[in-house]
Amino acid sequence: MRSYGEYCAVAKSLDVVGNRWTLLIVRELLLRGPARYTDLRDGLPGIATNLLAERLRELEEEGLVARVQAPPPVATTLFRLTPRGEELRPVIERLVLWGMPLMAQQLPNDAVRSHWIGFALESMLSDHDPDGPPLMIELRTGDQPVTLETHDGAVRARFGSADHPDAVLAGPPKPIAGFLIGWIELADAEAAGVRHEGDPKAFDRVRALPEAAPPATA
Amino acid sequence: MRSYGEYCAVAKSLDVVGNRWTLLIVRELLLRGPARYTDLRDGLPGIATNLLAERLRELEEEGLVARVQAPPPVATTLFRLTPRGEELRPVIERLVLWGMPLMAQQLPNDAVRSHWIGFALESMLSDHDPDGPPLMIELRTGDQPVTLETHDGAVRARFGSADHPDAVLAGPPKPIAGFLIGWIELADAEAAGVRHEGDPKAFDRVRALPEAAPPATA
DNA sequence: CAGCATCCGCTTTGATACTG
DNA sequence: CAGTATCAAAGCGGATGCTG
Repeated sequence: MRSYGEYCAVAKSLDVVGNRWTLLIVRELLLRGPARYTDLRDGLPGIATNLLAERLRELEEEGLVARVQAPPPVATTLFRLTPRGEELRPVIERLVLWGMPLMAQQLPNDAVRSHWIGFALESMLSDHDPDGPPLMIELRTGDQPVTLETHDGAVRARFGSADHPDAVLAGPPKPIAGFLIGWIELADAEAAGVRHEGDPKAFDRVRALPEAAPPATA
Repeated sequence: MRSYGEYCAVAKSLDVVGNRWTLLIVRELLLRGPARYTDLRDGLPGIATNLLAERLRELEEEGLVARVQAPPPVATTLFRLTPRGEELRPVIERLVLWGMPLMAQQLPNDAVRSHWIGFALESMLSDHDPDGPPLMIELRTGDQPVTLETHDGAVRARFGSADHPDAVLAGPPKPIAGFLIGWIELADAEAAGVRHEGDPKAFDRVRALPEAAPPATA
């Protein structure tokens, strides 16, 4: 991309990460940790494969991404964020907070990946009982299960299901997210096709307090 | 811009503000408050005028910017951020923090505007003596003077000079910013062409503590 | 199969000129 | 002052082909 040519911290940031797809690649690497090219492509539906390669090369030149060789059993190349790349996490978190109201409209062609939802919930939720026992909530939506876990008062998401989850939510992504964010109640989520298992009180421990819901669009 | 088509808060944010120039327009409106088309163009050197018009239209449609008629004496149209647009401030602040190390390299063709520097310093500095008397530091660099003022423990920047500033820094932008950020000492800044007036202790009240400086490039 | 590179048509951008 | 109009150049999306 062309430089903005401004002696300004915002402009210089965007010179590096303002390219199309670039911040979404960083998002994937923040979520997944070191990842293979193919996994990145799966997490970025719609990207042209040559663009992904080009962006990764740019990010490597800028010192945000490093290429590492995975140990023998797999023996493939992995892409991972450098510390400088990791420092973009607060930027992306703020973008998540700002963009959350936009999740009220799920367009017909929107791709769904469960780890995107889990990641957004990390930024939105917190553990109201930080000293309580560990809590695990499994979400089943999109492509594969994702599990929310409490950790030091915060909520972390990880790929995969839980062995003995305290509770499970399964169904379409919008009402699942909407319920945990506090836009709608459990009964509304059920009416929208969400099923749940386990103790509903588990949800209250991490759930955001119900507040002004964004317009119930689409 | 074409939508990413992902049901993800980051992607949906970027669908709205990920366009080229869009976040820089928001930056200008955050800095200036309600602004005229011409002032925006001056704060965005290099933007094509048709693009500025198009972006403003898009931002208006998205509900981030509103067009208002200025009162009779001037009677021109002003562009201002809506509350939803204002909510992008934390995003931009994080981008400032992340991008600040990049200010170590000032490219030969980089345009300079003093309010960009003032804005960046807002995010970087704080008042170490919040209960002390109001403090004003005038910066003379780039196109026009900008004044830093303490306010509730924070540092605010505003256009224009101060009537009776506690101190003044004049000269090239990089050493001025570098000194206040704590990358270099006052003596180094002077060696780089910075002149100062008033009590140097005024700087210590807001100056960031010297720490690891980024590579002294360009 | 993972990790690209090449080609091509379409869209977006940049630069400049012009207008109410 | 506040834009619109025009057009060349750059960037992107989609398809396909190549290589270890």
